[in-house]
Amino acid sequence: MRYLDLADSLRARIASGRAGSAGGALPSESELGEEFKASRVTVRRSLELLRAEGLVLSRRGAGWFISPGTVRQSLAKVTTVEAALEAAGATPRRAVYEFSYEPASGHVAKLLKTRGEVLKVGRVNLADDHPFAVVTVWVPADLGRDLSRADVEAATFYDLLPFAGVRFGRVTQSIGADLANADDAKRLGVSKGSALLTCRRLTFDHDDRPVLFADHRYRADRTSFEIELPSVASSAPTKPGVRHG
Amino acid sequence: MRYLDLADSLRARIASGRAGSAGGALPSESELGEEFKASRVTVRRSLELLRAEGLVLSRRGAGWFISPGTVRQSLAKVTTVEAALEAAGATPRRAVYEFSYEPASGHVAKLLKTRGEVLKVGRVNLADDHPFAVVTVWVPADLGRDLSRADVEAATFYDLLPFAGVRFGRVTQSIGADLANADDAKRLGVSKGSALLTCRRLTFDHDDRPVLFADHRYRADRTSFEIELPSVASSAPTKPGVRHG
DNA sequence: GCATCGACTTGTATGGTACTTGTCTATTCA
DNA sequence: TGAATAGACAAGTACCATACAAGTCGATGC
Repeated sequence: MRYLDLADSLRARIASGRAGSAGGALPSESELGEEFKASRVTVRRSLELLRAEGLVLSRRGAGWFISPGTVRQSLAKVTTVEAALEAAGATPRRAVYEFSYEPASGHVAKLLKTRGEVLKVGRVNLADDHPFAVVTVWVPADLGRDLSRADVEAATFYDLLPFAGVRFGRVTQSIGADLANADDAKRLGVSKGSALLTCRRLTFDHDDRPVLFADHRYRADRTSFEIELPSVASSAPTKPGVRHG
Repeated sequence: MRYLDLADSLRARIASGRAGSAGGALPSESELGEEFKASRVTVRRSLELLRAEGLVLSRRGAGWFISPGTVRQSLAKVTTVEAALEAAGATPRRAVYEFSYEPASGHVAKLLKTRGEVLKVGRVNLADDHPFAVVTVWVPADLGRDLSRADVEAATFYDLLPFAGVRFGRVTQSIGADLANADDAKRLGVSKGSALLTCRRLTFDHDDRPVLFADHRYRADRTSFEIELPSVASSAPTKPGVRHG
């Protein structure tokens, strides 16, 4: 699909700031068409895609402009899997198989920095009734006090916790791979020993206190993480990105 | 049964993310027929099998697409492995086991947008003499013309290609998981069927032309991607969801 | 300052071409 | 008999080329 490729190029160009002239104006549709060797209709189609994403806007007779305020947020935007699913047009569903309060132990206690009780929720995420992830979530008990089993089945913790007064801050994720154990296999409808993509996510609140720890185990045949970088930093000082050993 | 084998091939291809171009589009039935030397009817039969499994869907007149049920979550920045290793203080080494020029085929041809020759390099990446990744890299032949086997063993393509006049632009990555096959196992020193973390990276130059495609397969027990995100986008103000069903 | 003009822009619509899926039928091969 | 092949047609999509209305913006002349 030509217009999708074109939208990618434009998105990258906008994100890296080399969009066009001052004032955030993009080249005209005709100019873009010449440059990318595409017709104006196709250029328009991709621009309208970007407009739907809130990245650009147009003024009739004037031109296209990169949307003010949200300049390069699109790349840094975090989407939950649920959101990604809805954006893709699928119907997400959650099936809770565990809902219990228990004392924090081991690495959960360490990550959430508490020795008190935590609410532990185990559930299977489905897209159009096909299971694609087993998710286990831990939250400090005082934050989960008002949550029912039906609540966590109907909504995500990102939707629920704000009602408990939580304002979300930074997030750290760790992505890895693992093999499906017997439980995973049964819940995901795959055979034991098949490949899983794992994601451990620790979410902090606005005051940088850990409030949510989630362990995701995705079917590798149905899941991938997409990353777009505006440009390669040529041997720039990098944050530690890969654990080794 | 020809169509069952074909379905297997397609399933593997979809799972490993090298399905097709933007938007998750697969090659057309005719193209697949040519590639696998099967008639269109046979190709269709296997595709319909995959559709029954919920893996793909078709739009009449448009083509076949991998189902949105296969989640793709977009993430923010991650760093390259080589850079992260050096930052961690390990001594990186590369052992080249394949170095050949060959005509671009299949998904490589599509991604690099060329039907001409490509330089294909297969190598094992080691940290302190312990193998941790099998990496396969493809570059258009004209860019790799001046590279020797010793070159690619001594340096990364990100260091080498600028000498060929390449200025790097955006990068797209796709992270997934897979099982180690016999070759992987031997090269990484793990047993066949153990978990691998995979990363497929397509690098563009400054003019947004694809110049480098790399396929990384990491030992899952030694590698994970660490990602830090500034903050979570608070739950979107429930847009009117366009549901196409 | 003010109106006007012209070259530009987006918004919208049309016809045409090449390609795709969906669905047939007839045929070959084991 | 069943599975694969070969070919043909309808219906639908993506894209291109073109055209025209409507809006913007700056230069020009008064």
